Amino acid sequence: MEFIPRSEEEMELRRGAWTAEEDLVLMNYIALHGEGRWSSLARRAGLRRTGKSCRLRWLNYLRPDVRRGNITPEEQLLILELHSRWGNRWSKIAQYLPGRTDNEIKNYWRTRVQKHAKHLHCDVHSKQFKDVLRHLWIPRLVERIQATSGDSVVASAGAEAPTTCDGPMNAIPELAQVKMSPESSSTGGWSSVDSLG
DNA sequence: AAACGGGTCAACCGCGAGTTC
DNA sequence: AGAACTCGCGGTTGACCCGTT
Repeated sequence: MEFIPRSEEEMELRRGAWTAEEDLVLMNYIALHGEGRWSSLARRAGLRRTGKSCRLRWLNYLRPDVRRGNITPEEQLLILELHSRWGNRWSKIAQYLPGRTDNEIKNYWRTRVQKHAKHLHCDVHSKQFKDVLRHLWIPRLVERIQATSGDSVVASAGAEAPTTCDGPMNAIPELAQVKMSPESSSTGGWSSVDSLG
């Protein structure tokens, strides 16, 4: 079932929010032909969208394994740790959070983390803010994780490859050091940290 | 009930890297 | 070799939602 655009109108590209019908067309096409080669996929599927738009819609929304909303404390901890290591390498960070997209992680960082940096009147890249993360935010997250799952988190400090689905904390062996460092006991004083979840 | 403001998130844009011809 | 095309990434925007006044 191939769609060859004939008129100017048919070739005009759509933009903005995707409709349920468009989603269905894209999902059906990918189910039959697989993903990739997005520009020709868009044409052949009969979608008046750019290949870019189709790729984004599939990766961030329609993919069967995509998870949205409710970023867990474990995932937050992992994001903070990985971001401190790699900076704004969202797609790389996303590789360690199965089902999460780079877009969602980026949004989380901008709406939650940057917001708190702003409230503290410092830059997210400043030493001051990094200290706050290490000494306040991360210990709070660790406490929350331990409170909800006993000590299993700390005990899980084994090495696992990225994309493991047993929980994101398994992905980075060194994370155990962050979680278990003596200095990580809470010093309190930054009450807004509690609202980050 | 309406207006307003802030937060969230889906989607677009620009650019650089990689690939194909 | 290099032009044209495609893909993927990170930054940004804008629409929508929800709480507050």
